[in-house]
Amino acid sequence: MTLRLINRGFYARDTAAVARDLLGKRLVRRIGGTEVAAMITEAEAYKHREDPASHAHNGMTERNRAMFGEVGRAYVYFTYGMHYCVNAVARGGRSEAGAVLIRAARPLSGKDVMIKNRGTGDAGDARGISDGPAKLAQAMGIGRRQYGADLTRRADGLFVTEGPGIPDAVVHTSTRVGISKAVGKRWNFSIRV
DNA sequence: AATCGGATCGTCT
DNA sequence: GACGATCCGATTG
Repeated sequence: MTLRLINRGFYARDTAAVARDLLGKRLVRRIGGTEVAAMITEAEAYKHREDPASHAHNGMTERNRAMFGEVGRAYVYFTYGMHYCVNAVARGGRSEAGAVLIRAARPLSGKDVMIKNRGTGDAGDARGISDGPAKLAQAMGIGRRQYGADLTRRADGLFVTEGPGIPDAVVHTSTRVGISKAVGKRWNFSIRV
């Protein structure tokens, strides 16, 4: 079964809506011959001026410029001196910047590669290898070189494909994780795996 | 089970 | 010069 790529129009909508709809989709990473895939289970939205918690809140800088660029591309950032995290650039209406942080995903294929990429001794539990934004990025071999990767094409080795539809009844809406500003906005979406 | 501190450095003030 | 859109191992209860 060939899984269709998600087209760019999908990302040209309200960032929170995109975060919600990214649940169930497949994040795929092709490294050489092997393909690593995981189903997105948690994602959260970050917007622009109206969102003090967003990297884009204070305007465009060298780091966050992807958030202002073409939707459907990857915004990868480095933080805490040791971690990378992946976002899908998304915004709708007249918004100038926005991205969806992919916080967790359920491993589907290439689990052995993911475990190897992680390096830590969590070989036993297939779930724990990608249940956090930095763990996911590390497991899927995502770093600086994926900054700006086009998620709507296979060419850059990092893309998003169709997945099972997730009914509203199963989606849990919550507050965002790890932030200290705009704490009240409920832009975190997840499904229990 | 819950909490705490250390790791570690790019980015912005 | 301070502080993270985090993770992990150790410690405590």
